[in-house]
Amino acid sequence: MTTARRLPARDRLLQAADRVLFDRGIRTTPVDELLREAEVSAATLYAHFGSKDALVAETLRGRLADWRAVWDQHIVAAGDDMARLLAVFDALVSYRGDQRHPSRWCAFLAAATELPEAPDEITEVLAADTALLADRLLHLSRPLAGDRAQELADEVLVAYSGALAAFLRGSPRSPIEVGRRLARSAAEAHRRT
Amino acid sequence: MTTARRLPARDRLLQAADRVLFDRGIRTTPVDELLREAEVSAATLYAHFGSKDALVAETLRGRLADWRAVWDQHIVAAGDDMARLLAVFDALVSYRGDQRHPSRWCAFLAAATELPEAPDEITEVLAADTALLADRLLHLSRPLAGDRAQELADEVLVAYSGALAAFLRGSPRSPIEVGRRLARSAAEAHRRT
DNA sequence: GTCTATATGGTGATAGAC
DNA sequence: GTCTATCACCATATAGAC
Repeated sequence: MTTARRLPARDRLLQAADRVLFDRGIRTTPVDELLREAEVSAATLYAHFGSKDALVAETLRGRLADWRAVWDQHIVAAGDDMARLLAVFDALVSYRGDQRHPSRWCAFLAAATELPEAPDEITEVLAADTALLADRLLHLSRPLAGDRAQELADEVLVAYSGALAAFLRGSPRSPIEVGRRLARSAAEAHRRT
Repeated sequence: MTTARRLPARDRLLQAADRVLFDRGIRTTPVDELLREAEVSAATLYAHFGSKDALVAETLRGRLADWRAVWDQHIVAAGDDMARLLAVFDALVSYRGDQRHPSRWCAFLAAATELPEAPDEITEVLAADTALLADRLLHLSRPLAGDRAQELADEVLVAYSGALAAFLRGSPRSPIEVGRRLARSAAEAHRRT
């Protein structure tokens, strides 16, 4: 049996932030609560990160890396062009099922809304998430929609973003399935034309 | 020429809140800024509304009423069943074009994200907006999708929410048009089946 | 060198005194 | 309507513990 070793303060802070911030709210979670969760003192947080915003930014960068990896796996596992395009929705199911990254809806969009005047560092992570989505969806749309790949990619991005926003509404009940149906209809409409 | 009459303090506050809160951010806008914009003192705000949250709630109720009215007009003006279903997107274009209600994306969803622990009063306005959307979209889906009206209504709600969330991302460029295309493909897919 | 504890200044929301 | 007080939260500084 492996001895459970206590992580360094920096890692405990990142884990606590990831566990709490996007589930309970970035701004509604006081720094003191993160400190208590991580069992770390205020001085340590500010020594390592410099600000709450910087801790948020670092946590978001970690989430983006994990999200990219999960999506990768689902694209590789998909059997045909349509499945590869729709893999983004299966990846979302997997990602949201991961206990390490709880989230009320979307960490990146939440940061953009809750921290509109935040340092560029934070804006840049949402921009990177959006660029990842836009680039990959365009690439995956090509075999299905040819010249109209950009239109299809835009449609899937909106369906994906809509599924996330629907979690915030609490309606419809299974937003990811609904998003997938929207994306499939859009893809089929392009294929037919 | 009509004499420009100064509105009562309560109305000046509501207008200032509507102009500023959802554009610059609900929490990032300090009460002091609203007071300056409205040319009102703090005591007046707390006498009329009791709290910043209550002012936010009242502003949201006003927005919901206006949104409902705009959507009404676009449904009435539509020529056939498909146009009536898609009227929600034209209404969104109109509503967002109205100078009185500037918004980075969606006032109701923004309130839910920025104020997750807010009094029920605020949660209830988002619930009312969602119920309005769900009920009307279900009704408007019936002639196009029959027994499958619920599925189509869910799809249009996600497409609509996705268009709003896309404003936050800054991508795609014309989210409302993309949302409308998604909704149309979904409706046609149901009609064909 | 990494971390803790404690004291302190700044700002925003709110309430009450004048 | 102004001014002041209170409270919560972000941030920094200092001094000391492992």
